[in-house]
Amino acid sequence: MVTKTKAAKAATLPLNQILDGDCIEVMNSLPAESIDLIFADPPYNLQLRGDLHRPDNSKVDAVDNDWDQFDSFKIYDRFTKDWLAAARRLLKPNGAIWVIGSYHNVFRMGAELQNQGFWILNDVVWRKSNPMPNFRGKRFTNAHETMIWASKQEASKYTFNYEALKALNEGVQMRSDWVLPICTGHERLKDENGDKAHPTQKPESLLHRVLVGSTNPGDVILDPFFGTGTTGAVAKMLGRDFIGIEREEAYRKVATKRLSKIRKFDKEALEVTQSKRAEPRVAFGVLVERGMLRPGEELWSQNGRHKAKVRADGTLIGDDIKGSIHQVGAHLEGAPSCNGWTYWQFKRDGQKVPIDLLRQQIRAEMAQQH
Amino acid sequence: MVTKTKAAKAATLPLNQILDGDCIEVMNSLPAESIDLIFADPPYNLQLRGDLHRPDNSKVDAVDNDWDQFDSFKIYDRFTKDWLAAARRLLKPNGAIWVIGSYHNVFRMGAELQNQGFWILNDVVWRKSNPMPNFRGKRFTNAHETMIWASKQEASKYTFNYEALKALNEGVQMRSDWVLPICTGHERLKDENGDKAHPTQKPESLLHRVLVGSTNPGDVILDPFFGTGTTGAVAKMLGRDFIGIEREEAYRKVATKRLSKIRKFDKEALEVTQSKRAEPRVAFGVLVERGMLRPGEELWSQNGRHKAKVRADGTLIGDDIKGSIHQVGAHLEGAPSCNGWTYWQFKRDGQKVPIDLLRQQIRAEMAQQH
DNA sequence: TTTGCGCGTGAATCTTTTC
DNA sequence: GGAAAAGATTCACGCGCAA
Repeated sequence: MVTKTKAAKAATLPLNQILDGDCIEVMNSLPAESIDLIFADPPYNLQLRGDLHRPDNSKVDAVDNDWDQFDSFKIYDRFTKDWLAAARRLLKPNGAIWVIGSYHNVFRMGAELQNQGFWILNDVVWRKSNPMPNFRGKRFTNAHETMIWASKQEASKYTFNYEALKALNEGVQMRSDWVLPICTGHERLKDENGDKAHPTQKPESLLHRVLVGSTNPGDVILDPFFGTGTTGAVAKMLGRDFIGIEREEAYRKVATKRLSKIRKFDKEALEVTQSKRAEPRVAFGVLVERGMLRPGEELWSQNGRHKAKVRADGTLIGDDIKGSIHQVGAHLEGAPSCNGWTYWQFKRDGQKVPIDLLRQQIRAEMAQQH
Repeated sequence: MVTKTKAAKAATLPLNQILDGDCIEVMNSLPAESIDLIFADPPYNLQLRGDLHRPDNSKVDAVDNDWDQFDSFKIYDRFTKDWLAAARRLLKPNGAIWVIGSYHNVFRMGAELQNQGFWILNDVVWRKSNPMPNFRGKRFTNAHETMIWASKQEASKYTFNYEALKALNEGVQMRSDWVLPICTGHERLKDENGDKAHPTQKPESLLHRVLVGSTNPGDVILDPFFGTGTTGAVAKMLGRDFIGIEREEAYRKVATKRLSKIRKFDKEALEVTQSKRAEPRVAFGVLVERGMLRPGEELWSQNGRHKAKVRADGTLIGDDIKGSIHQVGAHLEGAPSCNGWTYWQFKRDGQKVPIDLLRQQIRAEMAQQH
């Protein structure tokens, strides 16, 4: 394979720059088959109705930017089709793309990727360790976003740094679900007023894993929805070249300043990646879901004086009380608190056994995975 | 709302049966708006090939030389469109659907759900605690599947047992990512040869969470791709009615045997933690009528910063405002809304107590009368 | 200097009933 | 059917400040 020198590459490509303009037009102005990897975080087309307030009455600062508004699925689909086609033309034959989205748009992107002949390699779930809760209690906490990783075509010999990712993951093969915190604190860029500079800034840890896994040093990475430049920042740290496209002046300005401060091989993002692990917490309800205890089954207190029945939602019902294993135990003992795991016992083969034994079984299973 | 009796329901619907045949034809033979929830795990191995028609209605031959990737998408989309339309017709106005799939098919299903007017409520990731590793080291371990939960239409008042799921999850609201093991061991059904009876048998724990969360006892649940009947088994345990459709004789046989052994849990165990919304309404004025609070008595805000006087008609009067407990609270806090029941406190024996306590007393009395 | 508490906030398709 | 009122509802963190 012929590898262009850095100088030859720079002659034809505007490397390590942020290009101003509409992403489709700008992409169409770049040479075909020149890009190794594309990372794209397009508008999600959220369809928000009224305002939303937290239970403490504070107002949620929603994504209500003009750039996220589309009048119909048809118009959004047209947009998706056009930018994906432009992106595909730019990819080298062995190139690949990552797109990220939520249920509002990701199904439409995924279907269009397939329609255009991209070859899906994985869908990868970013499980947020600290998502915004569902304030009204009407749905599940929206705790993840979905990324799709696809090569340009089925025959592409795409880059996958299996061993590097395995090393990042404490020696175990990297899975399709990644637990990472959202972008907050010092990493979150602010504007002159101290407000967030961009409503949807992605964490560097996410891009770190994407770029370590699917590019090599010297590769050219294109981000057609550059925003405040997380892709460029991580690419620079990791010794990759980037091209950003962004049509909003304010975002370009923030990104330019950010990039000027980045040094290659900055280790900070990496440390975040590894230190944030989801602690395995075992809910009593899991024992019921998994059939280790059955709804209707009786539990006895350690002292043998009380009993209670298991319900389908993982609560207990006693003579005059319903609630969690801890609440019911405390109530029956007239105590301010109670550790239900050690208090309650179930019967197996005529023997009474603490339910904590079942929790230990689940924890052992979970531990096997690391 | 008119609720059909069990007998009336059974007269029109083939409850708790496995129907033989093509799922679309069978669904079209059932009465419209008769189903509360649909759970669908459609096939996505493109072996549908031999049983499907092209959009122009020509039959696809099993050894079709013209067959390519794009033909297969078209045919799969046609199939998806048809079964989803049939499913939507069957749903009651407040009904909902769950579909499950992997990146091979879930994007196409999600887009078609949106196209048909279903309203996506969440995408939920089933994170497998024990997935099959990726042996070739060329991709990420495929460690999850995606479910989409959608109501029939945007206006549907879908069922969501928020408190029950919260209880199941140790008192923290349930997230969109569920960690559950795959179906193995005794739960995994075997055929006469000791081989697995079905290639993609879903774990009962998954259906347990789906059905506890989005149905009530007595609801009718349809599974158009019944397989070995996990949906039916869990529905039966949980005191729900099911209808299964399965065209493979071998699967129907295994499922029938499986279902015959299932026992419903105790009625008591099936009652789950209820939300406050399910409680009967009590007007604040009732507390005054009953003499639990006296006209002229003072109430204090939870934060101690404000006070107001009770009036004989069950309204409050503050320094510069009169109105309901909610209106006065909201005004004093400068908030868009306020739950007066938890905001206001009254004095008894020198202690400040939330007025919600009085409401609970009344509700308890009301419950006793039934 | 350390610990703890209060406050702010994050890609959100986030209510139900009565008049 | 539309407007208004009633009433239900949050988790994980980072930061600043007080003790």
